[in-house]
Amino acid sequence: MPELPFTLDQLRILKAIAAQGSFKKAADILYVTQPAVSLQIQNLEKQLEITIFDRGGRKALLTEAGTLLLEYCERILNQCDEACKAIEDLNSLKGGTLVIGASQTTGTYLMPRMIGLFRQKYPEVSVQLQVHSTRRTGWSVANGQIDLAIIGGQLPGDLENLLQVIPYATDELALVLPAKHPLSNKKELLKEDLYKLNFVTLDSQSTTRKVVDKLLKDSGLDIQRLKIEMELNSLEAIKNAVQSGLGASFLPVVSIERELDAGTINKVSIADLEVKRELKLITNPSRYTSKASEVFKKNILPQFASLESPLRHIEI
Amino acid sequence: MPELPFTLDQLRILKAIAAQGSFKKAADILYVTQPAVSLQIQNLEKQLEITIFDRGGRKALLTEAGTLLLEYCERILNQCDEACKAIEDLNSLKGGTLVIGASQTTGTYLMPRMIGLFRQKYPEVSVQLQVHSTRRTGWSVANGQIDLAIIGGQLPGDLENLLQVIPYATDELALVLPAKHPLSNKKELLKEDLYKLNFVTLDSQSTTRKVVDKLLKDSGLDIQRLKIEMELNSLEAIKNAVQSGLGASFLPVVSIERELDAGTINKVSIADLEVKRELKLITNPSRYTSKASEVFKKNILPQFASLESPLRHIEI
DNA sequence: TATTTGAATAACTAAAATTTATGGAGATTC
DNA sequence: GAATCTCCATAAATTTTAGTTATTCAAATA
Repeated sequence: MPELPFTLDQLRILKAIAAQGSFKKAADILYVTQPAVSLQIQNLEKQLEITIFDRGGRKALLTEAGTLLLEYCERILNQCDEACKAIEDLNSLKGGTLVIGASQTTGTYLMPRMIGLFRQKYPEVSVQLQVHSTRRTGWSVANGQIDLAIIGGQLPGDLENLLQVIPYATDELALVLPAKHPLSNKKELLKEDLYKLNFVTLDSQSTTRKVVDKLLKDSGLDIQRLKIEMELNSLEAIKNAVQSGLGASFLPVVSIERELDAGTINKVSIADLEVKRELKLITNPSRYTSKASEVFKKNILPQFASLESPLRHIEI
Repeated sequence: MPELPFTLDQLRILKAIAAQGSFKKAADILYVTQPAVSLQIQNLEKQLEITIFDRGGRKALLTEAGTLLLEYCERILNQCDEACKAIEDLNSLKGGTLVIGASQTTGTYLMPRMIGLFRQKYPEVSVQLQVHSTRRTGWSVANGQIDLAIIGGQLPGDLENLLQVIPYATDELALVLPAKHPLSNKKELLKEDLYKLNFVTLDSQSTTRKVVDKLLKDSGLDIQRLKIEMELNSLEAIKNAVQSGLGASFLPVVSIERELDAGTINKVSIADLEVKRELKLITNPSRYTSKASEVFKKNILPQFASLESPLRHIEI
């Protein structure tokens, strides 16, 4: 090893002697014996080819070279202390960045609340939320750009194996109708009733739309026969459209809590049909997990998870 | 020992890995084996309770904590390098201060030339010249305020034992007369001729004056009978007085070289009387000797020493 | 002069880093 | 897609380094 001419311990000893004015006192405050101190200083002097202390008199006095070295010594040790503090802060979540990925729905309605809770507990950790498609989010988690993400759609097969996918919550996609719609006060609709409705939907590329289409098809409905009034690319826009009486839609319940409370939208169930999807937590097990990420997973997510979620019971 | 959470070697390894992107390459550069690098990083990670490198992919990538640590790491190592350079400079006489003591005469006529030569060789060492009485110079050497000094007088007894005193050169105190003085073209004066002269002398406290008085008295002269025209406290003033024809004086030859060449002053020898004193080099053997001081003693002083000086022959 | 105090030294012990040798996991090559 | 290559981790043994106890030495104090 192409050696450095000194060690941090030697610098610490140097500093202590300079402060105490004595090898013995320095040894005492460093909790070592006096010879240990003597030897280390001798090594230091040998390696730097200088004399550091004048051991003549009552006190150990710094020579010119010693004074020079002490200046650097103090700077170096201060930097070390700072480094330690910074690392401690990072460990105790007083710093760092947590990057969270989410799809449109969770990113808009779920994440803000979660992140709010997290930031309340750990205000010094900055959190970044990236809302992307399921596919892109998956890739970002895979290559470490995102620490953890919640997705509602299906991952491409290769990613599915690479990443850790944990069922997190069930998101109901409820059929919602304008408050004044003739069918909106019925207790339960029949599947066939859907053909009578005009739909306002997300555009056909969106994950949520795909999920809904698939579920309806799987339940035996002919989705070609469903009348689509218009396709919009924003849940908020759809909500407004529904509230304005333009049509019906399948929307995540998390996105319409306020409207249901206000009664401006009605949610109607359908016989023999549950439009639900699994929200899944994805992480990259082969990558470094930051403390912030761990804490978010362990402490924040479970509070918002549905009862069946493994996160409720399992230590992750 | 209340330990530091890392060593400089660990930081060096961290830096190398970050630069090379690989444990193995870092090991090669540092001339150690790969396991040594791995283990040190593992220790570092354990002690700081962080993960520093992401060993997943092709390259070893820094984690967030690793990036943070690296910043401090570079700063710390830079400071270390600087410290080394500063010490090297000091060792190779590219810095530091040399404090030289001298009495009036040597300080005025000898030292400037010596220091000039020294500064020519080692321009980065700053030199400080302190002109004081022999006694005060002795004390300053004793307590380390002066690295080395040349004195012409006698040290107090206690200091004489404490310090190292090396005969350095012989300083002739020549009798000088105004160029136009009636006796000035005589080859040699008799002691009795001195009673006919008017003297311009240094004040009676000065070392040189004391030395001259003692030597004259020792040679059998009655110094009370010598006529003293005036006492001045500066050799230059005396020289001017002599040149102006105000009287004679005993002056160190080193101080009148130019005037002798110019013929404005005549130097006259006296039968059976040599007014000479030993110039002595004094140092403090129980104190740290700076490189600059060593070099001055070994390389500069001998060039100005008289032939009999031990400095010519003896390794100090 | 005797005593005390602080630092140096020596011999021994404990701890730490380094090496050699080996195993495993992910890329690379044919 | 099996074989190979690279790179990192691990284990055991070795060397190096740091630390301790016991003692000596020198200077300062009383």
